Amino acid sequence: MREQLETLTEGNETSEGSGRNTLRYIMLGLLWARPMSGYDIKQTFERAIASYWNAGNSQIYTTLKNLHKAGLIDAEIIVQTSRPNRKVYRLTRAGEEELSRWLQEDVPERFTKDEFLAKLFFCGETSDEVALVHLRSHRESLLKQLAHMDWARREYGSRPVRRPHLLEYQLLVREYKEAVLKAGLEVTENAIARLEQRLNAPSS
Amino acid sequence: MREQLETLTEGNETSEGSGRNTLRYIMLGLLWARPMSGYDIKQTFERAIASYWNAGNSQIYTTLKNLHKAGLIDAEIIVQTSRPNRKVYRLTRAGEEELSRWLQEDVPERFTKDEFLAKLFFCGETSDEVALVHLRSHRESLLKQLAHMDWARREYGSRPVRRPHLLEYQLLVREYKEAVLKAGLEVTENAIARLEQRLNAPSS
DNA sequence: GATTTCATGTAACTTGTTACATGATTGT
DNA sequence: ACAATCATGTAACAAGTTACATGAAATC
Repeated sequence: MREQLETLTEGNETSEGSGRNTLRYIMLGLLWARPMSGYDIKQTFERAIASYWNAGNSQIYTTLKNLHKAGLIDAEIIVQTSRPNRKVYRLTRAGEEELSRWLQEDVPERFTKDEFLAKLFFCGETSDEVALVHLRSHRESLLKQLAHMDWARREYGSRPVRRPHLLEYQLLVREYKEAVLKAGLEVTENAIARLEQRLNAPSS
Repeated sequence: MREQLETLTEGNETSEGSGRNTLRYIMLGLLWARPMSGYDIKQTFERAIASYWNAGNSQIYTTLKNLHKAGLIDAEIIVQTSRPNRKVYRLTRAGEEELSRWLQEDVPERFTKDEFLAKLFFCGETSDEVALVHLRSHRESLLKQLAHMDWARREYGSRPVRRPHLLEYQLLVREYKEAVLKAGLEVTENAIARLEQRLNAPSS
């Protein structure tokens, strides 16, 4: 049914096997904007991206090595005296092309995973009290995420930008995420209120 | 604050290493409600859970084997003549206890991953036209998910239920998911409108 | 004196995805 | 004839997580 084209003509330097490699492309996207070290990348994740994608240091550093091996980024060691040396990476021409290809590629419809909803789904199998605990701590989590977005906006959102066109879409993503968090918060708060009323009411 | 009871008396048959094992618990939760085969479980995912958690057949069948080996579920083969035989699993006492433990356990704050937002974030590095394509197909995807929820509600939402208490939380999860999808849809549609206007307008 | 920040990584493991494999029956 | 439904799996690989390791400088 499905022909085996991938084994034929391609020299496959990029080793595009299966898998989506989203992290690789995010990192290429970040390095396109400016050269960075693994440490810088991790920080950018925390500041701006963590709410819809994140990666640990280990993944970041191994991915940087892979990208380098694949010829998509160049490395340069910045010697520092009173700090550990930095390894700063920048996109190569091939890297730019890969990134541009990915940006134009369709996003497949993929499910998101949400452990909170998964657990809530089964809360009928335990008690309302347990459900209430989960809902309350989820509310705290949502509020914390919203506060973090506010903080990031104040701290990093309004300073002069190298590439103003980038900012527009970054703001859109923020707007999206914020709307989604607020919608979730509203449902959560309503559910908490209902449960509290039921648990406090002199039961029938 | 939180005592470390788990390290004391437990002989840890369940081999709780690292990892969250969310899929295992979801499957325990499903089997608590009624005995099911791997096939049934897959269908339940598609119908009711896929929008915030999903798993392929391969993962489902291997997880069933693991749960069985761990003594959390029992297996029974139902011989069928005009169909392949079914292997129906049901929770053991140990399985019920595991599930109950998980339900009471806190949900850690974990990031969600969203490839659409990740790509959108970098759309300033390509053209508005490309971004518009992504936004439009995301809109279609959201509408499809909302339509699927409607379909599931009509098809499976209103028939008599074995355990009515379960339903309440399942409806809450649905309400949550629906609110979140709608909030995303609104932002998406606004962004599409803005972009369309800009691209059609005789530029300044 | 303790903690945080800067800075880079390795090893071991778990989880998730894709592709492949099989095969009868029922509906269009 | 063709596709879909029922039904269960294996193998190979990619991606993600946790734990561990190091070590100087700055801040509290």
